[in-house]
Amino acid sequence: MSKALIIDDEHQMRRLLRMVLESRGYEVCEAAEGQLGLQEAAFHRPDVVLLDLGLPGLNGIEVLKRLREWSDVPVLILSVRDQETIKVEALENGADDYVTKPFGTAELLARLTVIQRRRFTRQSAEIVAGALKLDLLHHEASLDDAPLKLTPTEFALLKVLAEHAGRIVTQNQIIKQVWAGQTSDPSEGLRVHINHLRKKLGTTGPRIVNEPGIGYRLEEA
Amino acid sequence: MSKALIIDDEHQMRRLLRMVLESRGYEVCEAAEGQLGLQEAAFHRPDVVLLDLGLPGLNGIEVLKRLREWSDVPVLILSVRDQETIKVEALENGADDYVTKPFGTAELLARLTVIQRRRFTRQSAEIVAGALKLDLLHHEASLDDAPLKLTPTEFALLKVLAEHAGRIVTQNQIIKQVWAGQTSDPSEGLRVHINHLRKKLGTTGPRIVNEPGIGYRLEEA
DNA sequence: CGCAGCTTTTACACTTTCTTAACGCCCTGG
DNA sequence: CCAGGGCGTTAAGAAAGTGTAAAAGCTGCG
Repeated sequence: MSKALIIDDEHQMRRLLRMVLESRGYEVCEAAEGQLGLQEAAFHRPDVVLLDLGLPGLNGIEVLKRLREWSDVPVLILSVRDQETIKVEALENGADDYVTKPFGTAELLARLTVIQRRRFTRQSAEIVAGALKLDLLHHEASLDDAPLKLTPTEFALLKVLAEHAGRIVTQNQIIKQVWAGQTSDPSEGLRVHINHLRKKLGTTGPRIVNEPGIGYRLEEA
Repeated sequence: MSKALIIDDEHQMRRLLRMVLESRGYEVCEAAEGQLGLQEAAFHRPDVVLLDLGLPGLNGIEVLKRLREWSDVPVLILSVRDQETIKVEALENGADDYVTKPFGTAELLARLTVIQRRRFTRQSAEIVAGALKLDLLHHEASLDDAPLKLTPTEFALLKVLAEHAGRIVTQNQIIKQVWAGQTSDPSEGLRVHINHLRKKLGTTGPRIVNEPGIGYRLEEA
């Protein structure tokens, strides 16, 4: 049985979500405020978190950031309409998906299933992008079945790129995920690591393409 | 069935508008003066408001401002020609579009349809306007599912236009949103970026139409 | 302590993007 | 007709972003 944690300040909304989730066999716990939500998450270790962005006190984004410092539990964002900027910020900070209030229960459940499945397959500990393979469990990489020696930073960087292979990954996203929870400002150094990676990937394998002013994209060879 | 509220002091005009709207299945209520209009809006909760700028008593702009304090109902401005300044002021105070008297019923109805259409961006953080798609998370744009290479400024500019697709965006609004937090004054350069965008959008896709003295409008193809 | 591997900093050439300026067009009003 | 404002278009210099190499810090280990 899966456990779900609801973090929302509206009592009505919590009640609705609890009903929907319990009818699907979830074990549900709630928190009406951000700080409490983090405590609940630490204590109950939920399998999925439903987080409202419009929280009083600790901001929703802030809750998400702190949660991501020690947990990679799937997070589904609940937000009101027309907050594109905040939504993007949430997704960039590690949220898995979001639904816009008001939403249908069918849609909510569908998205829950998707993000839980995605998280599960992501834990299958292997990312494949063309000839490139990343073994997350053993921190090993290979190209055309030939082992590829990568430093920890390079591995994390390539992982981010490979997860979104074929799509642009913003410099912000890269920095947030590779240098998560660090104070230093490696914005300059990112270029260097990209350079190292490109050398190790050689000319035959996938290419790391730059999108000026935006970020990078891993193109499968 | 949608409800429409007409705020205009001319009896003739109200009668004409009522006829047009009712023939399209709208439920119509009227007000001949600003203060009354606000009361009607609060009471009937219309789905769209048609507001004349040349009101006696409470100024049209003033009515709009007070309405926007508690409602985000779409507002269509009715104005006479050659009042560019006032039109801009109205748009920047939250009006959704305007028609110039005298107007054709076809044009009026078309504008109404556009401003009433709500956007449901549930999928991921993306804006869709006809064949045009903007993925805010990945900073990727596509036209008819073909990728569209845009520079950062072009992307931001197109984003503003696409968010209000079909409606007018004033030059001030564009500059404020695209060059937010910058000191330079790119008022001259805006034309250049519009030009670049038009070239990249080609002849088949959406068109960027200029409203002389006011701003720009993205017309879905 | 000194070494080795990794990360970050620094520097500079190079590329892409942005801004500025200039010019011609169209439209409107005198 | 001309004058003037707003707009589209183009080109060139300014600014910002990127690739690359090398050196300087950092950390753990023998």
